Amino acid sequence: MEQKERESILKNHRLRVTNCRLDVLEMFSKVDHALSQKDLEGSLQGYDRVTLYRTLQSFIDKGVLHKIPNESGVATFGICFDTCTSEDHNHNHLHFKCNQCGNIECIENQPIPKIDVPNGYKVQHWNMIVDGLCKSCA
Amino acid sequence: MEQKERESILKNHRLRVTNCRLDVLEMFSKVDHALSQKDLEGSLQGYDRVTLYRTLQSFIDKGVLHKIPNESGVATFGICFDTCTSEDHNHNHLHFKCNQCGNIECIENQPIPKIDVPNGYKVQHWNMIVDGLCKSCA
DNA sequence: TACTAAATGCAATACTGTTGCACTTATTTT
DNA sequence: AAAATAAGTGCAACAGTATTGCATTTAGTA
Repeated sequence: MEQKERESILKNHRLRVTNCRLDVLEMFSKVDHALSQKDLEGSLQGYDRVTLYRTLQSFIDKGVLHKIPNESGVATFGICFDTCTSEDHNHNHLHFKCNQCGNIECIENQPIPKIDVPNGYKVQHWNMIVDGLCKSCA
Repeated sequence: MEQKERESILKNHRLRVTNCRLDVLEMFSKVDHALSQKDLEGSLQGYDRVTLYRTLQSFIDKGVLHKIPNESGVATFGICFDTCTSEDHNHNHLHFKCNQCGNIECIENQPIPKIDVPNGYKVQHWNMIVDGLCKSCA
């Protein structure tokens, strides 16, 4: 991802262009899987952990990143679709966790699974968590 | 759920029958939705929080409860299917979170959704997180 | 009833997440 | 281009949840 592209992502989401935000965005685009704050602290030394924390918050608020539900208790983040804004997140997609390498990927452009819920329930959003072996590990 | 039934659940999962475990089991069977440790601490005064913590751990280990993936960072637990053991958890089911009352329910016996993953990926388990309005709130 | 392994309570610690405030920087306005 | 302003950053401190060690008590068993 080009510097220019990262800058316009920030601008499109009404976020000031700062080094920290650019670097965090770069990390996400480089690795193509979900990251925790700790992951970022490891790769992006030089930023205070509170700064990274608030950077992630602002990305969540403005629809640049989304939190991925998990059982571990530590927050993991993935890049949003282009369609996400602060008003309307569109996170109906599939999260794949590889049991070998541990990476979590957001998989887009798959057919939407049919959701069956009992009578009387109203579905607003859904999120599919799948685990198994990723392409590299299978 | 009868006392006898709770006792046999514990025995079937190779867990000693203790007051704390019986009471925790009772809580889960009464409320029919997911609970956090804090919920239990509120309703079951008299047990140390570490005891409740370890009770939940043992239930996870032996397949009585399962953790429900979420974005909040606090662990929430739901009762497992009868088929779960410490060797083989069978958690392929649907978790429904009501955006009104906040309750999380584990919904069983729904048709299995068709999972589409890109070529080369191997699915082992899946977990569906759906939010919206539950039957009571809709 | 006595024995043994497991469960419990208490104290202490680790870790993740969060807030306040002074200072710096990006953007806007003149 | 400089000044004004609103937002971002770093540091220190705090909050909440998760986790471990150890002495004591209790459940299951011989």
